[in-house]
Amino acid sequence: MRSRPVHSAQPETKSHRRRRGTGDVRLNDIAKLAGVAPVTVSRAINAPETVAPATLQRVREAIDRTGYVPNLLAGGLASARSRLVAAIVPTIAAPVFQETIEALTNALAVAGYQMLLGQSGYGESREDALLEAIIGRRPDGIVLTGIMRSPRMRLRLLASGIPVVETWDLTPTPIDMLVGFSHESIGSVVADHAHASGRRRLAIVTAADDRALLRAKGFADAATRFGIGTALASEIPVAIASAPGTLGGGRRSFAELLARHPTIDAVFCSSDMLALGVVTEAQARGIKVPTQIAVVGYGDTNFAADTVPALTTVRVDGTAIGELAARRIIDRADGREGIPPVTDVGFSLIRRESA
Amino acid sequence: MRSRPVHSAQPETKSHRRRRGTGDVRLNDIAKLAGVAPVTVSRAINAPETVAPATLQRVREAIDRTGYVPNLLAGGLASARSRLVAAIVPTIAAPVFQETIEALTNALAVAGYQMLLGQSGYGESREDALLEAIIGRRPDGIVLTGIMRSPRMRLRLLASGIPVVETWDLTPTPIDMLVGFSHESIGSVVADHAHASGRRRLAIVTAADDRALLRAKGFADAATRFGIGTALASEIPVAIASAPGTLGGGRRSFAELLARHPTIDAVFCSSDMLALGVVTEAQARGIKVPTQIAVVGYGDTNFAADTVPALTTVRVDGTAIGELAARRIIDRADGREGIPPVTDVGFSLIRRESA
DNA sequence: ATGAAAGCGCTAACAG
DNA sequence: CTGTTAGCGCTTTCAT
Repeated sequence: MRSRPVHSAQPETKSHRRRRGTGDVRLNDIAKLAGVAPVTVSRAINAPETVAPATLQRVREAIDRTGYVPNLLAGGLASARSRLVAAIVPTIAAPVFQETIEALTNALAVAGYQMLLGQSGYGESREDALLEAIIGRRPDGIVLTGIMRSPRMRLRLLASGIPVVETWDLTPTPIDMLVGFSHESIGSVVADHAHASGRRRLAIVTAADDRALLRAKGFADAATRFGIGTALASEIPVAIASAPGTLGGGRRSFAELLARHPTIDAVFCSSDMLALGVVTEAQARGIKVPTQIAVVGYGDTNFAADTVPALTTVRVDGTAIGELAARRIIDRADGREGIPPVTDVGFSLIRRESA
Repeated sequence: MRSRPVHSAQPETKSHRRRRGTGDVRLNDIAKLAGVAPVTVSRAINAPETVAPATLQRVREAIDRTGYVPNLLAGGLASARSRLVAAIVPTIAAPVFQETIEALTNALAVAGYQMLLGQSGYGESREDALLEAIIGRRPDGIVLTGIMRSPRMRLRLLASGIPVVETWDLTPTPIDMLVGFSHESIGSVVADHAHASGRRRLAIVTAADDRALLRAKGFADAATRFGIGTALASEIPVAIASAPGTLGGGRRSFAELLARHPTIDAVFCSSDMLALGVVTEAQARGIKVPTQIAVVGYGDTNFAADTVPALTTVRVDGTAIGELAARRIIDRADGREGIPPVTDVGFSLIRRESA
C-alpha cells in the first residue's frame, strides 16, 4: 500500500491479530516508558498543572524520545470535544473574507483548535452534503461567512446543537450567535456622503451577491429619501456584474450605465475591484474622476489607497470579525456564560480622492 | 452549559451514568429502529452495494426519520482513515494559491474528504505546533503550497508516514509527491521575451518570497547569458518589496528603481499586483507603457486582461494543481500503484499590451 | 447478505 | 497527585 519508510516496525505489544492506525506509538507506550498510568500521560499533555513536576518531566522525556503525537480523533471521541471549528465560505476566491479567515485560523490555532474549511457556493445539493460532512466531524463550532438563508440548512444546523456564529451580516434572527454589521447602513452612509458632496445623479455598480444587493438597497433608499436619482425618474440606475466583482466587470458595467444614463455623477460599487474598473473605464474615455464622476468602492482592499486617484471606500474590520467569531466559539466550548448573541462591529467610510 | 434547544432528550438507553457527545442519535439507534445489527447500518452507509435492497431501504428510512449523522471521529478512529486532508499555506491572503485551494477543496469534497486549513507563515515555533496539530488528526494526506524548506519539519512529515504533496514548486528532492512547475524557467522565458522584443536594460521588482526570488534568479541568469543588464554593469537592478506584493509596493519599488537606474526599459514583477503598481507609477510620471517601458507580471490574476494597458503576464494553472494534488492523495488512500511522484504542470506566457 | 465480538486510542468518572 | 475502570461510536475480522 504505502511504500515510504515508516518510523519503526509495528509493535506487537498488545492484541492478537489487530489492525493499526497510521501513528506507531500510542499513549500507552509513553505510559510504560515513563512508568506511569496512561491517564497520567493524558494529564501531562492536556493539564500539565495537575501533574507533579518530576512526573511531568519523565513523561515529557518519553514523548520527546519517541516523537509521540497524540491521536486527536481518539481524544475527540472520548472527550466529546473535537477542538475543530468549521468555517463555511461561499468561495475562497472572495478577497473580502480573507482577512476574517486568516484571523479566525490564527485565533483558533493559538487556542489549540484547527479549522475545517468548506465552500458552500456550489448549489443546494452540494451544500447539503457539505453540512452533513461537517456535522459528522462534531466540530466545537461552525462559523458562517454570511448568514445562512436556506431554511432547511438553518434547521439542520440548529438541530445539530453545534454553536454557530454567522458573520458579515446583521439579521434580527440569527441561528445562534452573530458578529457582523449592517450592509444597508453602509449604503445609506455612502449615499449621505455623495449627497453632501453635491452629487445628484447617483448610480450603482454591484455584483450579484446578497450582501452587495443589500448595500445597494440602502444606498438607493437613502437617495430616494433625498429625492435624488437620475434626471427624471426617482429610481437609481443599477448595473449588475456577475459575482465576484472584477476589474473587467466594473469597466463593462460602467460602460453600460453610461450608455443608458450619460449624466450620472456618482457611482457606488460593491467592491474596490469593481470601483477600480469603473475608474479605469472612465480614464479610458477621458472622463475625470472625481471631477466629473465620483466613485466609491467597498472593502478597503490593499490597493485602494494607492490607485490614481486613491479610492474612497468603506472599510470593515475583517480581522476583528474573525477574532470575535473565534472568541465566541471558544467561550461556548469553555462553558462561559453571558456571551453576547449579536455583535455589531460597524464600518467606516474612508474618504480619499475618488469621491 | 449550552442553552439552546437540542433535538430530543438524552436517551438513557444504555449505560448507568454516562457522558454523551453532541449528537443524540447513534448507529445503534438506527440499527434498532431498522431491526438489524449495527454492522449492517455501517455497511448501508459505507458500502450500500453489499446490503440487500430491502434492508438498505429500511435503514435509509430510519436514518431519514431521525436525522442521523454518522460520527466521523469514531469512524476515523476505528478505520484508521480520517477522510481528512490538511492543506498548509503560508497565508490565506496570497491570491495565487486561492485557485489551488478552491480546486483542492472541491475535488476533496466530491470524493468525501474534508479539508483542514493551516497557515504556516508565522515563524518556526508556530509552524512546529501547526504540524503537530495536523499530524494529530491523522489526515489521509497533507498538501503543502510551496515546498517545505525547514529540515526539521521535513523530517517530521516523513516520520509521520502521511502522504505529502508539495505544490507550486519543483525540487529534485520532494518529501513524497510533488505537483508544480519551475520558477526559474519562468524567469528565463520572460527574459527571452524581453530580449526578443529588443529590450536591453532589464530590471526586477519582486516580493521577498522564496519562489518569487527563484523567478528573479531565472530572469537575471538568462539576461546575463544575453550579456544584457544595465548600461554598464552586468547585474540586473532589483527592487524588493515586502511580501505579499501590493499595488503600493509596486509603485514605490518602481520609483526607487527609476531613481537608481533611469534608463531601464523592461521590468519583470513577481505578481500582477506589483505590475499594476509599476504601470500606475509609470502613468503618474508620464512614462508610456509599453513604449518606454515594458512591464510583465505573474499570476494572470483576474484583472490582468482588463487593465490599461492589458498586462502581459505568466499564467499557471492553479486549478490543475489543486485537482492533481487531490488525486494524488486519494489514489494513495485507495492503495493505487504507480502514482507519479513528480508532475510538472508547466506555465504559459500571456502576451498582452504591457510588454 | 448478515451478525457477534473485539477493539481503534483516548479521557471522564470515581476512588484513594 | 495518581490510578482503575468503563466506555466514546464506529469498523474490522471472522463466522454463518
